[in-house]
Amino acid sequence: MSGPARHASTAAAPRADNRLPLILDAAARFFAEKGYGYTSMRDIAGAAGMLPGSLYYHFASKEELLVAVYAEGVRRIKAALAPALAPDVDPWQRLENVCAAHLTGLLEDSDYGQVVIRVRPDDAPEVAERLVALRDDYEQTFARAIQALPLPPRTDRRALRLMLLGALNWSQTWYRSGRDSPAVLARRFVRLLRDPLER
Amino acid sequence: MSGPARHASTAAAPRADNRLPLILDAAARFFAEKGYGYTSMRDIAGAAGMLPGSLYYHFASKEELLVAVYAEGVRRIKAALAPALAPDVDPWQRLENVCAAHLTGLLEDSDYGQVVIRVRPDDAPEVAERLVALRDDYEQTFARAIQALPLPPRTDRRALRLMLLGALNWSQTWYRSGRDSPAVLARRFVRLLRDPLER
DNA sequence: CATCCTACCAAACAACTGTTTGTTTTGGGA
DNA sequence: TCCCAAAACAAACAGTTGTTTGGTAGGATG
Repeated sequence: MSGPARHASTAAAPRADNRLPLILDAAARFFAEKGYGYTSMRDIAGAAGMLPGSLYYHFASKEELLVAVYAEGVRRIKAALAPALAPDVDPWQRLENVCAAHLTGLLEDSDYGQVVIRVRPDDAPEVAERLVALRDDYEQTFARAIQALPLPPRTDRRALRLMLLGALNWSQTWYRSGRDSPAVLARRFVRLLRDPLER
Repeated sequence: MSGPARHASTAAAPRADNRLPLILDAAARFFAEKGYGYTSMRDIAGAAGMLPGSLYYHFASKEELLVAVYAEGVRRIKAALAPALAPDVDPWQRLENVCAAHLTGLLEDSDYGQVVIRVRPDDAPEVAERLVALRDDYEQTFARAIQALPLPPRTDRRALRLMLLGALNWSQTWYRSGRDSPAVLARRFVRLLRDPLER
């Protein structure tokens, strides 16, 4: 899964000057900024300082490269979410932390997280199921975070999750760096849910 | 803006067997289902029963075709929103109506509305500003609908708009026809905002 | 009926796409 | 030092992309 694409059987040691991380970084940057379909293998290869054909030593196809970036993206957002899940003081503070962590990993931390949200699984039909699985994996983490919250008994937690995740993910559309920080936005959104709009 | 691409000066009458609406419908369908970049002019031409080159009699470029679909999409969602803005009984009912209308136009009514939400303006750099303008035009309609709501004095209406629009628009990702209707979803989301999560 | 212009067809263009194939360089273990 | 596999180069492949150009059927109009 993570080693060279073709020499899996011989189990040889990788070299130190391996440029694979460079490839992944470049791919993540382009996928996040231009989208999957609008990024060519030549774009990625050029940014990594190599020829387009050389990418195929590391990945069997463009779609496989996307899977690798996607997986790394999920790994990073999950990692960013972990500390927010620690048994905190206030459950509302915990929800706010979860949202803030999600937003940070989504908007500022790296390109990897943005890829997970921006790129649609259907864009790579051959590996779509794997991408969906990766995304679900993360969303279940998010779901458990909400499940653990002590909310009023009649609360529709599924609707809450969909609403919150939607509002957060859509922020990728209008968010501009330098203005309100992810933490501020998270607090603002949670406040809207917490404080009743009806008196 | 809406007539033939090249013969704008001569101002001639269009013919009855004009297949332009067929083109627009086909383009809207493909743009909504596959996305802008993943749709080829051949796809659209084929679905409209004509050759790819023939599209260029009606539109100067693929991007101009997108603008036309986009504009029609905005027109339709705005039209769907209009009745919901009428001075209704309850302001909360009005907000719910607005959300339901938005969701309906977005998820079920037609492909045109989906294009406005799905296709990113950056995907067509040459006409990106015009697309943004069209989208803003609609979102201001939505904003005014929220502005008119009698809410508690300290309510952050901007955050409310961003949160609600985000949650609604993101539903395009997880919505499956035949399950909960747009109206039900709208009610559920508005309830979450209306009823306090904290007792 | 003759004409004109709308609305299309037919065929090609250059540029770009993901990918393959054969060859070469080069670092690390023996 | 030798040597092999890792990792890259160099160059092409077939297919697709948006678009252009020249020609033409056929409704509408006088």
